[in-house]
Amino acid sequence: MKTTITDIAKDTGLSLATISKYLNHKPVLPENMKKIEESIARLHYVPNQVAQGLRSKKTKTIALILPALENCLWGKIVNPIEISLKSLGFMSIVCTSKSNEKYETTLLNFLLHNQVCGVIAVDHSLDSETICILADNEIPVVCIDYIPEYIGVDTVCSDNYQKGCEAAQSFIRHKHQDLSVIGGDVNSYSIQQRKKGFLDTLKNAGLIPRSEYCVYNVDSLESAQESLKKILSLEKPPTGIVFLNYLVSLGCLAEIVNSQITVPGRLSFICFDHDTLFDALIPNVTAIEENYELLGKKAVELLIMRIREKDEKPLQHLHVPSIFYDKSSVVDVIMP
Amino acid sequence: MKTTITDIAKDTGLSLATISKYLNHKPVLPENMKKIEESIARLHYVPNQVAQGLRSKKTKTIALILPALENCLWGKIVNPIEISLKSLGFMSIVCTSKSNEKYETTLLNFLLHNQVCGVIAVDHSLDSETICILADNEIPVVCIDYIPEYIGVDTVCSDNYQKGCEAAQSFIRHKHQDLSVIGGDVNSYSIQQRKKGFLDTLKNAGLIPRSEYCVYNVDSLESAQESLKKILSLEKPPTGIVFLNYLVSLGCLAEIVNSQITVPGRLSFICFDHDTLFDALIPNVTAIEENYELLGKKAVELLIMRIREKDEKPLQHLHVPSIFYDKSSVVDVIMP
DNA sequence: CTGAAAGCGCTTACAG
DNA sequence: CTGAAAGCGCTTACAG
Repeated sequence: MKTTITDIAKDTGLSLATISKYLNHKPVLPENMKKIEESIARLHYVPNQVAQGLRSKKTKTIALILPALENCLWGKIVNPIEISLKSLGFMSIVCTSKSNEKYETTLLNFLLHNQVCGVIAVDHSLDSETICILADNEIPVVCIDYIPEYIGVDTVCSDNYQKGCEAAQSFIRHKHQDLSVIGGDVNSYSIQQRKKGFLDTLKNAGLIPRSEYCVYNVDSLESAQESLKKILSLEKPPTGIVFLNYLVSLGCLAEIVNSQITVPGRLSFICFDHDTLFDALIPNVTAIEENYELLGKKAVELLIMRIREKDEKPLQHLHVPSIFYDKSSVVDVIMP
Repeated sequence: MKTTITDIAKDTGLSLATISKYLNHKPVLPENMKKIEESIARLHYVPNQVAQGLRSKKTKTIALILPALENCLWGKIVNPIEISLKSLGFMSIVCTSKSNEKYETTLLNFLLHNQVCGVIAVDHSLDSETICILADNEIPVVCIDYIPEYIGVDTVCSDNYQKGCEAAQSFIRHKHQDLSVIGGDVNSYSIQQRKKGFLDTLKNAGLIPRSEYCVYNVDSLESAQESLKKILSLEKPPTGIVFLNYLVSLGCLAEIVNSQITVPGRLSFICFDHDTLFDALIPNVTAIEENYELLGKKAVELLIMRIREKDEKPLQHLHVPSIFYDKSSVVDVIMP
């Protein structure tokens, strides 16, 4: 049989309440503390989190919700979040919300009912409606890299707008005038921001890209390749391209390698998101990578703060700088 | 306030026990059934799984353990498993075991204490010791694609040995004589089996590969590229290569594209594992892909069977055929 | 088939 | 600081 708090009470001669207090870091006489610790060690007692959860109506596990686990970069954020949570005595579980049809409802039911004391939702993984219901049930939610329509939650986002601007500036600095944009789902907040920063900056420099240079809602490697191929086969192709997200960056890098475009020279480009795979394909790609460690750490801090302090501290909307790897895939344009 | 079983009892005039019976699919008079259903719908009652778990000592959630979520292909198995479980009324959570140092202990404590009624462990995600402890606590475990030293668990594996043989046969059929193997961690059960099948078949054909053609324990894209480069720069390079796992396949494909080796002709190859990315890099790669749908489905069936029937049905060790995409990266060798 | 009562392992006021 | 008692929401024998 598993040892319970009752066993520890009997073993030490103390009451259940005292053991419980010890477990919850409330004041206990030093001598009793010692007794309890010895007993716990001897009997290998581990608190039953289910019972704790039932009674106290809160558990020590938080759910990390990702949209899906295939073809997405978000796996990279799991580890940093787990590490942060662990250091604070919390456990994490990973759930996916968008990989199955209608799964979000099942997920919601699971999240309610005290299975979980907080939620970190990444990149549109939860609808605004779901977040509302969680909030109504006093389960704090922190969103990473998106701002749900229901804005009553803390958020942590990368400085995507800013990095969009920097990408544009980089091209401008290298004298590019004909610039192109390829990106995924424009409903994605991060893609929106990157795009806006890029285009705003170009506009200010009087360099609005032609419409045939801009492709959005690219949702597969294959269509990324197609889009790039099409743009490069225009009569007057652009000299620089920004890829707004992971899947597009990857597909286009593959296309660049395949079509044996010599970089640098014929085409300059900047990738949003990054993976070791990029380096395997093309050395020294200029890329902008989100700071997963910091995103995760900040999200966890916010969440735990909400869980511990129920007081109404004003909502936080943090920005975390991404990392601009200014390598060598952007070079001076060769003037005709 | 959330509605509880007590609310339903009051609302219907029935006892707690009767409601509970209804919820657990035990016989209830049709008229009462109707009353209960109406009441549940009206009051939006959803059973509290924490309380159910505490009392019955079993929950309806199972844990899917992956070694990690970065640089691994196992994200692909999450979705099929979630779908299967959902159809049986179970919920799944994904946990990673190897991404953090010493995380496995924390994970074990979480899995015990009735948070979870069963575990699916993929590809060495749990040590034999951990599996033992779970078994001692009557939490059934099913392993996918590995056989732990503690063999008291059901397993579902791809037919890796068989596919290793088929890969070799494919080269032999195309008259290759100088064959090479590049693979990852040889402690991995699937890599071991693939390797063994491949080498056994070559041996039977009198085609034992030279030792300088065989590289194992390759653990990064970069070292995969290095290994391939080295092998191809030998005085007499092999005419065919098998890549034993995802990371190696990917790294080597990148290297092949980069070094502009013209396929087919100069080099034939077969990849174990597959991803749309492969096609983006090189069209029509001959690849062997595990059947994630079937692996997941079988694992879930076994697990639920163990959860429901406590009787000692003999241990099951199932094999699931992988899919051999016999495309065109293996061609007849050009005789000198 | 139904219901009253006990109990899962823990936490929480409430006295002392 | 400590302890007795009640209770979290549900399930489980046990009578009827």
